[in-house]
Amino acid sequence: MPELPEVETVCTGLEPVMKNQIILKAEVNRPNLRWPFPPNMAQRLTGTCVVRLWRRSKYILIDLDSDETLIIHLGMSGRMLISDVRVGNFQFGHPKKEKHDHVVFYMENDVRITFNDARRFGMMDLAPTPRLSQHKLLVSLGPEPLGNFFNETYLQSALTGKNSPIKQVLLDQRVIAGLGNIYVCEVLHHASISPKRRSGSLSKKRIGRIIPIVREVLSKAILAGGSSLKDYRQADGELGYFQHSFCVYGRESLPCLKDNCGGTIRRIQQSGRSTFYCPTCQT
DNA sequence: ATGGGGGCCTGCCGGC
DNA sequence: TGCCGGCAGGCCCCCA
Repeated sequence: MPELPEVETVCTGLEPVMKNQIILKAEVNRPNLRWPFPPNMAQRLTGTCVVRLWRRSKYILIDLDSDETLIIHLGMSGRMLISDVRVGNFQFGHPKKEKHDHVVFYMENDVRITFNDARRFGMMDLAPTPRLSQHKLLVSLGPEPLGNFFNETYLQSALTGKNSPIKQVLLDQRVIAGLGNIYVCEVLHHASISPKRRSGSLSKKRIGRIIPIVREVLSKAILAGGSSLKDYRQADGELGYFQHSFCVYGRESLPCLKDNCGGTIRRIQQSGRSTFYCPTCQT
């Protein structure tokens, strides 16, 4: 499910209930997700205090006062569910143990955070905070699309000489960290660039146009997530997914929404994944 | 070095 | 109603 905006929304939702709180207990209900959990994960988490909660690419990062950072990836189906004993709102959030509740954090403030992941493509690991950027999963990540290193100069050099379709390059986490299948489709549609277009064949001008579009598409999605979040007690306690409307993604055979285009959205396969685009206005 | 394809899992949906 | 194939928002790994 989650791409960068969803992960950002999850972090925003978790921060007020986890930050500066001690993890009284970590319940680990199975030995692994996609990979084995780190050795003694439950013990290493228990009794630590959450110092900072942040995001890099699609990874949720939870810095602990033990100088370790808990790295969480939601994979395709991972969700964070919040329930609050103080309000007795187990009727919201996560009333009782459900299928695929793999890890549960019992916080000092009586809030309970449950990591639920049906497909188990998610992952969790612990790494020493000072060496976090050297972690295997983080070390090769490209720049954050909302950060300053993602600029025209950078993208031009990243695309130059590449023969692969632009869709694949934008999905490559070493080039940009955090874009997934949905938002790449959306970005290319806004930029009127065909997903099949060879990266190296794009003009400087068109490459330059991609930068603000990436920022805009992601920021808008984050805003939508943030506003759907509000107070977790009002919501259903579920973090990691929110309803969002898309211009091309999932709109096969429907009319293109661009003014005066009149085209029809098509679905094709690229490297085994669905691409949605408008053959009329994306060239 | 790079690109393509397989694989990891479960759930859901549409068609028969 | 029930079964089956196809599909899913990610990412690593192996192979050519």
